Amino acid sequence: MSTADATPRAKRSWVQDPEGVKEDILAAAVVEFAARGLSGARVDAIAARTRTSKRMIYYYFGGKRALYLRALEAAYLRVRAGEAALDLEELPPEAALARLVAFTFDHHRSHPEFIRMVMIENIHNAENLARSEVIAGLNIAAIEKLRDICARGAAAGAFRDGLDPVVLHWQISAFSFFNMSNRPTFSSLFGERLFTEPMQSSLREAVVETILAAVRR
Amino acid sequence: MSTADATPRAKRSWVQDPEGVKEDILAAAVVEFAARGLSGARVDAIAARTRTSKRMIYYYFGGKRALYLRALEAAYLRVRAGEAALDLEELPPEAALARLVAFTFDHHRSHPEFIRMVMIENIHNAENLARSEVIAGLNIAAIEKLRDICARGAAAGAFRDGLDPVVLHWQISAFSFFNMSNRPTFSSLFGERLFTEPMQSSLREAVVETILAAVRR
Amino acid sequence: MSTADATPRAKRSWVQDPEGVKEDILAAAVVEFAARGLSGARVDAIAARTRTSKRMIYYYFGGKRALYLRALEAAYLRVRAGEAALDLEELPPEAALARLVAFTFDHHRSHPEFIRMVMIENIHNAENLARSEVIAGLNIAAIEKLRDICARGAAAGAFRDGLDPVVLHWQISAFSFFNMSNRPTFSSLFGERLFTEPMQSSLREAVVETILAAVRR
Amino acid sequence: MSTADATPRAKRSWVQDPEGVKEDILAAAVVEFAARGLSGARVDAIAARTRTSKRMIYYYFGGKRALYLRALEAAYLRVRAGEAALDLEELPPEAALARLVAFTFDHHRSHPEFIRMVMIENIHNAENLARSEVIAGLNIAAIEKLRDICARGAAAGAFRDGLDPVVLHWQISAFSFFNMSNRPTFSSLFGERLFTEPMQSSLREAVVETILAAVRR
DNA sequence: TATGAATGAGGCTTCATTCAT
DNA sequence: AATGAATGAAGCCTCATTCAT
Repeated sequence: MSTADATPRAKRSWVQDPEGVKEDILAAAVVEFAARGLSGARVDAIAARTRTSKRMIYYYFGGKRALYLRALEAAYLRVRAGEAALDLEELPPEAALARLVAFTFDHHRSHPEFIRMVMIENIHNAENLARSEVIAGLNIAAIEKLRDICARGAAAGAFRDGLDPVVLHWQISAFSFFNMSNRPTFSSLFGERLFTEPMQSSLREAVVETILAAVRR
Repeated sequence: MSTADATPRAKRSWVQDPEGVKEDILAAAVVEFAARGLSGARVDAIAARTRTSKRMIYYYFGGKRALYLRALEAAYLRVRAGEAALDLEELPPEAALARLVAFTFDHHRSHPEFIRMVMIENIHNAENLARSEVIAGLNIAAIEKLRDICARGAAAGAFRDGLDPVVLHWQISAFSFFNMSNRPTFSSLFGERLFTEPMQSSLREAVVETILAAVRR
Repeated sequence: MSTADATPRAKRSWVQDPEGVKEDILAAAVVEFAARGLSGARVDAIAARTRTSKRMIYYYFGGKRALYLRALEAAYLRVRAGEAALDLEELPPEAALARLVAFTFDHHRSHPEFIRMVMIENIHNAENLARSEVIAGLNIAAIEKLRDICARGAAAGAFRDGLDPVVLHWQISAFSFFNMSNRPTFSSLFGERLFTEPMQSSLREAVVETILAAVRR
Repeated sequence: MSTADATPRAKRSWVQDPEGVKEDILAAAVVEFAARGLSGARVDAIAARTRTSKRMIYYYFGGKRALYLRALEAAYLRVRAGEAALDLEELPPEAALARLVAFTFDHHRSHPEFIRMVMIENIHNAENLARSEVIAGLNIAAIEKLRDICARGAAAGAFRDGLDPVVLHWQISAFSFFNMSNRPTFSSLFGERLFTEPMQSSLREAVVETILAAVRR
């Protein structure tokens, strides 16, 4: 809440704060789009999650589609920002990779709305992602981090030579993403067991082990 | 064509073939739902892919939601039917597992509409899947197949004891599913390179190796 | 009214009469578009002039713009149909031309909604007219009629040689059209006098005389 | 530019010049209204053609409708001002009339936005024109000019007695106005031929001849 | 004198579904 | 078993205008 006004949701209580309004709308949009997809989301529903009116969505974002794109970007930005904090350069390569994998696994778990936005974008064949000028740059950093670890590992004789950081990223993502994206169908078919806390811990360990085994000489 | 009528696509040429009409609608529905999702799919668009009219969708299936459920079931049935042909019992456990993993990887690749239906169902939190009485049974067989391989492998001293076939299924699926489901965003961000034929072959080998490494004693 | 039903405007009283519904909508559309222009017309207002609902406009015509085009075509068709009845071939050329001019002047006067549709279309730079495949053919007949009169007049020695029927049409139309199209501003500036019945009669005579004077040898 | 500010188009470069702002808005309004009509014009579009903001339109003119009225007046004022320069008193009546007709024909051709404003006003039944206190006076002068020519012509025995200057104005206007107002539909139906430069010259001559023939004794 | 931010009302269109035979 | 016609509800978006400084 931007004010300590005694009357919550008071009309015009936060007027003249364009940035605040925009952020408010964007947050609501991420929630609604993540919950219902691009076609399933309702502009009215987004507005209802907002402290402003539907009209402002058009005023600031232009339309549903444009808002979706901004929401997608926001989801990516938020997630990649969280990844930046990892200090891996200090660690020896194997420990660095282990830490990165475990972190990625957990990071996906704690950002379900990002997972859902990516799922939705995949349903739409990444047409919107391709149109975004913001996102492209974000993902290069993720690969560079891996490339550095691989190089250090190879130099130290711990890792195989010629590892492809994109393949490695694909492998780590496959586990981490699938764990979240397919949980509904998986647990519907095979029970919730794999998604209890102990099993998730054990899965994370297994994933770390699997990835490490894949890079060792 | 379901009739031997001399005039192809003649109006009413296949009247009086209820099963044919239903199958025609179902096939169109799978295509449309897979392409656009549950909310994105249009009943009109499904009808347009059909040799009948929109009215028949309601006549035979009752409504959009019910049709979606039937389309989801159809997608599962078609895919699981393809899996049944695999004869793994004759092979030694390690070879059996290798073959199963490679097959699963390829099988996912050749059934993109199944992948998309599952993605869509996950977006909808598997609410429809849970409602289906048809699908549950199908997946137990998949697990049983793995359980048998694990048991034979453990008995032969090749595999570790206490392997969890559901975890194994989770791992195999993660690679095979993610490879298809996230291809649009992944290639939008990192290029199409991983999805060329040679790279896909090499990924499949890596996946087989990874899974085998994970089960070996 | 299409029925003698005791309850006028009864719901569904004329159901299952697609042609009737279409004509009803089209008639309402001509009235509304002629009254308010393309942007000024309201789909709701058209629907209100109808015995059906707004929804049917989209069912049968697709949208506002498409309906406008059909209304424009309808206006042209109705007017040109009225012109066809004139039998000019039997009359000597001068009398034929006199009759055609007088008729045209009056015909414009009795079809104000046609005048307004053409005015509106001119405001829109005839973009919709150009798109119509129906209208083009209608106007050739009007020119041919004039061409025949000119030829007969020239042969008889009554008219000048080399008269251009399109120019003649332009002159006749200028008077007849302007008389209707600019009546509001003209009478606002110079009074209603010219639009009283006697003055209109006298104007018509003057126009006939003017055109005849222009073609005489 | 209305200021000598060194930075052209600099923000706020002409602040404190209310008259300049108003003229800027008015010019933009004429363009937009002439192009799209009263309902079709967008206040936003007018603002976009302006060096100020939409807000100023309301600040200086009150609203869309009031601005339209001012734009209509501006169009009339500009056109009538151009006519005042004609010195006809020195010429003998026939030459004066010939010159007036030819000038009117050309004058209409060179003021398309005036033509369009009048067309639009006619679509709106001259409701706004009637409300204007500015325009009425302008047109009396036009009639007086004709009345003088008629009187001189009659006195000289060249023209018929009792000519009605309003009718004469109506005839001259019909040709000159129709030539511009209906060009889009006319050329869409009959080709652009009549609107080429040579044909327009020849039409102008024909119009002069026609009018002169109509007034001669 | 000037202005960026905000908005209620209403516009056009689409959707899944039912009616009536 | 089959179907053309019809529709209420709701969706997205645009418009001229006012607020608050």
